Amino acid sequence: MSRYEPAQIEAKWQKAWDEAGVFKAVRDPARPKYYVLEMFPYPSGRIHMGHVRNYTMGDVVARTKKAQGYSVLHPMGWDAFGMPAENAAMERGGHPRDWTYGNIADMKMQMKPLGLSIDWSRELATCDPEYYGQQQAMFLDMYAAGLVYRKAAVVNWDPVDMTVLANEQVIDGRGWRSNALVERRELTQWFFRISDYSAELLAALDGLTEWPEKVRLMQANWIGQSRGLQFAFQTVGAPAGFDRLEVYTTRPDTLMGASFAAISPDHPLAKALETDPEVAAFIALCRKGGTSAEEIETAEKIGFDTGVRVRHPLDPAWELPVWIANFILMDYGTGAIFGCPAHDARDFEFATKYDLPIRPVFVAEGGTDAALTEPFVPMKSERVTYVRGFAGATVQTADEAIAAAIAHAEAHGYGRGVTNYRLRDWGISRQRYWGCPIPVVHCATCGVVPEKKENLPIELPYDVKFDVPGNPLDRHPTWRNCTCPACGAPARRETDTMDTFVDSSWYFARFTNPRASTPTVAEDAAYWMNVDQYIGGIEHAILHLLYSRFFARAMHKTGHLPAKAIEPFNALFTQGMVTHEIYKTTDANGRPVYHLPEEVIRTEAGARLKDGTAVEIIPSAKMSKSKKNVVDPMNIIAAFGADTARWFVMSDSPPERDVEWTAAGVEATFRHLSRVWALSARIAEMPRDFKGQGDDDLVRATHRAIHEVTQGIEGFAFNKAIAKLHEFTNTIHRAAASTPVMALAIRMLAKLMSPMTPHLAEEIWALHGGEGLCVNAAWPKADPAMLEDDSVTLPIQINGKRRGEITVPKAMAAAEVEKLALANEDVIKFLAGQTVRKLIVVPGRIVNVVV
RNA sequence: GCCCGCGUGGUGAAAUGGUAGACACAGGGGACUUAAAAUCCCCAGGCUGGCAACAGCCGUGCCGGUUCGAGCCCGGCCGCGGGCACCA
Repeated sequence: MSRYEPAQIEAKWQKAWDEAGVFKAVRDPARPKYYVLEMFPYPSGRIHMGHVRNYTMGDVVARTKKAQGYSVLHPMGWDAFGMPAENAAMERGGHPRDWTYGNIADMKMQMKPLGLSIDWSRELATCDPEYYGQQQAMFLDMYAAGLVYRKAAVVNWDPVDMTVLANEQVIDGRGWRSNALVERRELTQWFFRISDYSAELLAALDGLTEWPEKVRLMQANWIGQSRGLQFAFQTVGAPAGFDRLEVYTTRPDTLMGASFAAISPDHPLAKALETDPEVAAFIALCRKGGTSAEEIETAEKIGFDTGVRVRHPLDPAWELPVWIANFILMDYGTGAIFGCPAHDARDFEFATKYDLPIRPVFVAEGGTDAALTEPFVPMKSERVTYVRGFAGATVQTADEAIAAAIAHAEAHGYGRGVTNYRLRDWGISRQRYWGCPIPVVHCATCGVVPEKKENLPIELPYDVKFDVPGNPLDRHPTWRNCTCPACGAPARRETDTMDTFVDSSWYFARFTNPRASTPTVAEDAAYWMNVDQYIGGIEHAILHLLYSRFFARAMHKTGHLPAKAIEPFNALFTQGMVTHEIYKTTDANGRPVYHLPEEVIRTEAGARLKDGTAVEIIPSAKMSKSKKNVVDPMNIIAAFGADTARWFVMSDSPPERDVEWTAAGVEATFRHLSRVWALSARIAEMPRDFKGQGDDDLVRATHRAIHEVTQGIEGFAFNKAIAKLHEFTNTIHRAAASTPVMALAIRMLAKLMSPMTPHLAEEIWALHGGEGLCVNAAWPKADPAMLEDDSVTLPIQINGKRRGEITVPKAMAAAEVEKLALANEDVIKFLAGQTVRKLIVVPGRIVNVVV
């Protein structure tokens, strides 16, 4: 008997699939289509176990759907723009384009041996001018449709390198290279009007029934719809033009507990007061640090009393101070609030720090109006007693009180109910080279002018250098020079490039016809859209998936997608991450340095580098390029074959959960596949006319396996499908049935395994006389009659504890079951004569005796 | 700080509110072998008692609740992870 040698059989069958063109996606109106897509990778140059897990999941779905008769689209591409290419150019020299395309070639070479059922003829990279030129065309259409505009927005500014930093490049408030303290600085930037779609993007979440509930919840919270009151304070002592201060509050019921008003450092009133050097100094202090919400919200809360006062809307004699506070965001509401310290943790902290009054508005139902030592913030659905209410009942919930307060304000004309959203417009400007150029020009006479479509693509120049920080497009000697599309005068090209999230917001649509000379082609988009199953990491739950939902709407509005595709992903599955230890040392300046697993030598005493340096181990963290805790699957494929790697990543852990990569178990997978191989060979050698025993049992087991494995795959429970395949393998192994029954069982085992281990499946399929290629064979259907058992074993509980069991015909009436249960020896023993108070019989499930 | 998850044997895990630990890994015992590897067979949550078959009790991060019955539902904690708009 020959050995299981994956290196031979895998290459053989991959060639056979290629020659038969089995994975080519064909628009076939006669068949239902199925579009399965995994989130495309960033071309880092090396695939890791996370990729293998992600693509194998998609491949299992694609191969199963193909066998079930669908016309399948399963493409692959590269999310190829982004910072790492520029960083590589800065660190090692070379060019981002060469680095990126080199990485793509390397990664493709590593992916091919996995035997994925991908239509490689549709491959694309977002850095191909063929791709980003179409993206520029859509930008122009969106500009014409009023979905694009410019405004000032803050960026992280490194004052030493004189460059904009990504949040990732700001470490503890300092630039990662210069170590300079980062500041927030305003620049004019390009934006997409995603906030116009806030209400629609929120409402449409309800229709995404095949998305994980947690993702829908995260998106809903991100969009952040709130109902509140907007009103204006009359100001006292404010500069000219600021006699009113508009504020927005979600808690108008706490108006009588107001003790101050606060404005953002970016508020127009704050800017107007900046003539005062003290105010200017305070605002400068607020601008220190990065732009990330995490940094802003965890920063110490500081404030400055402007001296301006406002009149309380319900009592003009009551004046409140106006403070500038660093935690008020200009982007949300009106950039101004009133603070009610008694019922808000942040306001409480602020009031305590600056000695502002803290007056309760409501107390616990039946409680007393006493001084607070901590903020009182019950659920809004809880009934409380309003001691300083002004609208609605004395005892009511906050929800009721808020509605009453809005009604009161509208009736008395001092404010109005407003629905607000937290979602901000999407800033797409990046002051970087390696991205899609924004196709507009700046003309001295015409201003900002969109490029003409016939001039697209606006290609990135190749002759750039990364020897100094900043955007090479900005200092390129000639690239910026162009003529104004409107007046023909000399003009300047926009040097900002697009956020890479734009690239990934429509690649799924481009895959429906990746070579077209328009962004999409109507017939292809109509046939292939939507993506039936999208698979990717939970880390994309908010930004990528929300931007894509917006972009699909924008594409529909500009005529690039049909109406049915405005929600582009019918079903979403978020796989868990592959985690791994991180290996860290520290450089001479005390900065962390990370090391690849293969650079680290692990012993029982600890971990060291080859030169003996001790390595700190940080357990179980997300695999990331920057932390270098990635595992190279190529070694596993070389040693054990792709089928082993594929089977291993699908077994054991449920696909939605994180899995900690460990080398242990891969060998066990290989041994299991070898056993299947040997079992297949043994059956092939059985005499054709061998009459065995238990034919009927094995046939039934085969049908049960078909049923259970299919359920496992269709329910995204690949680990359970594999457990059932283990059981079925053991059953065949132990069986001594007649040759044709054994051969059928092993052939069905091969077909059921084929989504996970397609090469081994082909080999077994061919050996046992399967017709054609296994990959083209129809998915088997279980005969329901073969799945029925005529008897069932019921556990008997006494007071919820299992005390015995009975086996009864499946259809037995509950009354009969009761009698049998009470006559059971164990039951009689445990009851010991006690009276039965209640008897619960759940047919086919359980009997519970209550005494 | 805010939003969202997750937590079950030595390990990965399974379990429409109904027999907790299927299926595997690591481990132990045995067969085969001069020996080892490979292969095959068997055992296996913890504690207590028993030579044993077995019996009893405990057990799903912690505390409380709902229920005839809770790993699963509800409330409150603890720990770990993801996201927080310029990482992709």
